[in-house]
Amino acid sequence: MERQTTEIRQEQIKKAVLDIIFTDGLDQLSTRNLARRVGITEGAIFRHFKSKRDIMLGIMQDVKTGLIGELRQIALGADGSEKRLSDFLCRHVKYLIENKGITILLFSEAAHMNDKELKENLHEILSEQKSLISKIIRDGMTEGLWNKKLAVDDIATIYMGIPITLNIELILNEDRFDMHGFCKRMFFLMQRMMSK
Amino acid sequence: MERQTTEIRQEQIKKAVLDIIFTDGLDQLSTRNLARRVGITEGAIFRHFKSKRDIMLGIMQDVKTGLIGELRQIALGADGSEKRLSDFLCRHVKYLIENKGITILLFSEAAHMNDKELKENLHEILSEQKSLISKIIRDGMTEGLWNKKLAVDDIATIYMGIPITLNIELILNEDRFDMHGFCKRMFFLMQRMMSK
DNA sequence: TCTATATATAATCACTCACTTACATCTTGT
DNA sequence: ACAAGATGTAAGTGAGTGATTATATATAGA
Repeated sequence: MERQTTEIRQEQIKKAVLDIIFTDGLDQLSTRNLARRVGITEGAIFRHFKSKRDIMLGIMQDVKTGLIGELRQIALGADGSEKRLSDFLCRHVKYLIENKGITILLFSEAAHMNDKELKENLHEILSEQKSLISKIIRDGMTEGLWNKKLAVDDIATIYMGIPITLNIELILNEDRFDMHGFCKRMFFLMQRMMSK
Repeated sequence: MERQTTEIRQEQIKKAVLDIIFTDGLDQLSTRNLARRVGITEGAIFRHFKSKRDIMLGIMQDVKTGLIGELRQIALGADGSEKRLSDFLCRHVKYLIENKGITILLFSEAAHMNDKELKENLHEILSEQKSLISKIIRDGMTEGLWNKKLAVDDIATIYMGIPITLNIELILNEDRFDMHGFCKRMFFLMQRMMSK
């Protein structure tokens, strides 16, 4: 195997984690299979990450700087709240489709939940999402777009179900799932829900 | 240990599975821990179930005859669709709170997904839920309660996110989560979403 | 060119897993 | 009372796990 820098290998390994999870399932995610997928041996994995756990933490970090970073930019941006909500949702959906293994990875950690740090990371990711979407909703209410009397937190809760349900549909229905215009359709319903 | 019938042990074992998942996490769900929780030895587990997989199938069967059976009764009942939707949602939420490990168990199987039968069971459970809720929505539209022009499937998708989000909040926020009147509040928003 | 360092390999570690076996003991029907 | 079947235990099995090691080799700087 040709030699690569640690940076490149780390990226390859993290990508392989998501690949394996989505195509073969979570229980195929051993360091052995991971090494085979990347095309190196098992020992080499531990040259680039000090443990399997560290790989997971690295991926979560990517979500924080990648997805959450972009969502934050949208949520805190200068556009009107209607456009921000739409952009937010569509960006969110796009990310999940492009990184199909992510949701499974995150929730499997929640499910196993013996690891404080991993659990906290997940909690941080989700509550950040929820607080960003709450901000957009509140802004929209202030702008007079949406009904001020509604419980922002409840609406945010409903929002949170959308990307999760999308991922479940992706896993279970494979290709049958109609994702064309999915975010627009969901946006439309969210808007009705909040209308005056 | 006092001797018990296979029927009683099977119930104890299935209950212990959900207990362990919710309190200790999925990776503590070994046959060793299962036996310890029930108060018998590991070998005894295999006297009452022929495999660990069979225990999971048994639990899924319970969901089908228990939860799904009740939801079906509500959905196909004689009440108006408004009441049926409310009852459906509240019954759904109540079941998840009383069987906190269920969702994790189901989705962990989806995530591992190497087992055709388990995966199909999950698919059946979820699509049955979705088709029942779709029926209620369609009925409500026919009754003139809700807007006929909306996409029933999209609304059902949003609905499906609610119980899942509830479970995630339960796991991550432990007791902080305000589940008082949760189903009523969600019902209220669903209704707004579908209003004319 | 030579040497120090980074990267890759293969064998192996201690451990846990689901499951099995051999055998003991309780319960029940006659 | 006693045989038969149901339920229990203790001690294993092989396979797979994450992680470590000694060793080999490629690369880059002097």
